Amino acid sequence: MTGQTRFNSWQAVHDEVLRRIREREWKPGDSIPNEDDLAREFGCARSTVNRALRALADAGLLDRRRRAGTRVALHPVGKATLDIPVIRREIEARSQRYGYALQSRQDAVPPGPVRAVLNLGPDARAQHVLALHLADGRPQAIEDRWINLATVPQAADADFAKVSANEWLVDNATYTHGDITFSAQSATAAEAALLGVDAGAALFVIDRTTWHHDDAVTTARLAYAPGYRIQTRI
Amino acid sequence: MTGQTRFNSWQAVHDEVLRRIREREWKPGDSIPNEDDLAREFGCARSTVNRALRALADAGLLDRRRRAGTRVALHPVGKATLDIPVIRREIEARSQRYGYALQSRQDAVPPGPVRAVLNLGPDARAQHVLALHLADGRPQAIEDRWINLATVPQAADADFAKVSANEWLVDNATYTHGDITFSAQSATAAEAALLGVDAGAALFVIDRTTWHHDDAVTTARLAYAPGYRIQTRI
DNA sequence: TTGGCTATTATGTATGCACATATTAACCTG
DNA sequence: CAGGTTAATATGTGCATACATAATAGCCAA
Repeated sequence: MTGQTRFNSWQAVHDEVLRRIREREWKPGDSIPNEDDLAREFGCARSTVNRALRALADAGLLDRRRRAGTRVALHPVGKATLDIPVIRREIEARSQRYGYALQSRQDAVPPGPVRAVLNLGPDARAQHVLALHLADGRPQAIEDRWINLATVPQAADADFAKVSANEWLVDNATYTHGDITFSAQSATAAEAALLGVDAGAALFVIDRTTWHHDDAVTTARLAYAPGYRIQTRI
Repeated sequence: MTGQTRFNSWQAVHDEVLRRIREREWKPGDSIPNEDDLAREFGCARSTVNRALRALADAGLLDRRRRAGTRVALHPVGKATLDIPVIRREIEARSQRYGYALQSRQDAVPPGPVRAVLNLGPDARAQHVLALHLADGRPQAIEDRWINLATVPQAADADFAKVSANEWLVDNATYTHGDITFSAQSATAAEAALLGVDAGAALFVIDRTTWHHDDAVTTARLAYAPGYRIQTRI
């Protein structure tokens, strides 16, 4: 009764294991057979099974531990991977005309929270850029950004009137890791005026900070006009 | 000049390639050496290089095509993977007391948009569940859900007063794929009353729909109380 | 020139083997 | 029986090899 169907690709094994999990043949918390046994059952090499199970573990459906074996995740954590595109490309992808308008740009002492995030001393200055991104001429997002000149000194000479700080940094500053927060916030009066909406409107806000090793590179707040949404499949 | 440092693990290769991308030794758009050459340079097997490059491609840093080779992604699409937890676990993870309050539950004809998403006929009925999730007694999120009884008939008998539809579905209905949207929306009067906030407050909203193959399972709207945010690292 | 065939090339994947490593179970030893 | 040592086990990874597959380049013929 064993060898009718052959699962000789890691995709096939992946799909079959996934099926067994979904059909509750293997229930959450259950230990599943080890790789050797599965390889024998599926008629393939252990490395093939390994790759399939690894993919499922990456997706959060399996918990694997050496010696302890593999078991079906107790709480199938839904993981969604979403793309954080450069705003211009996001707008152009919708076949809209991208526009960019620098509002202000100055060397200044950042407010406390920003100073803390950038790990700056109380009197240290940073480059502040406030700009508007437009889609077909309509305000799409406000970019409120602070750039750490200690980490990216060239930013002092960049021409943020032509290219957005967003894009300039992508091309001119590398980062090793970052941190993104998504939230909903009511538009302040200033933001409402810039975006051309009523004060208090619900804005989708993305806060992002990036570091190069231990040095903070930049921290930015992107406040999107009402109607903006991020979508993904799982 | 070749063999001083050895990169004999896929992690080491991964890190070295990543370094070269970040340090702009290999610039966006550049073609990088093929796997065989890299294997020779790094003093390891091609499969080791393959695994490293595959990981970087998954992360969006490399574009790979058969025969065409591997090149550094032109627009390093930032991909963020974020966890979509079950609300109860999310609250408990913050060491808060989880509470759940069913508001209403009925068999009804869903409104047009929901009907469209669930792919139901004009007179078809579905199970509607409205509930409140509480953290330390304070309203945390409103769950407004429609369940397709054609796909999940057992939902008609479930006791949504005790266990949230959210969790009941995790345990009782499987899905093959889904679709998630994040947005910011102003609280309606009804929502504001339920959450105990001012009408018009900015709410973080997650809309999720899941399917089992071609059959829609459920569609839900989770509106979070102000202050809620989703965070992740990149 | 056009259209299609073919060879080439780089990635994609399967396999069998070996060894590494984390973790647990079993076994001592005092 | 406590506590530590050792063996057993499942996953993790590396390697060499082979073949599969996609995409291109080059060629040839109508």
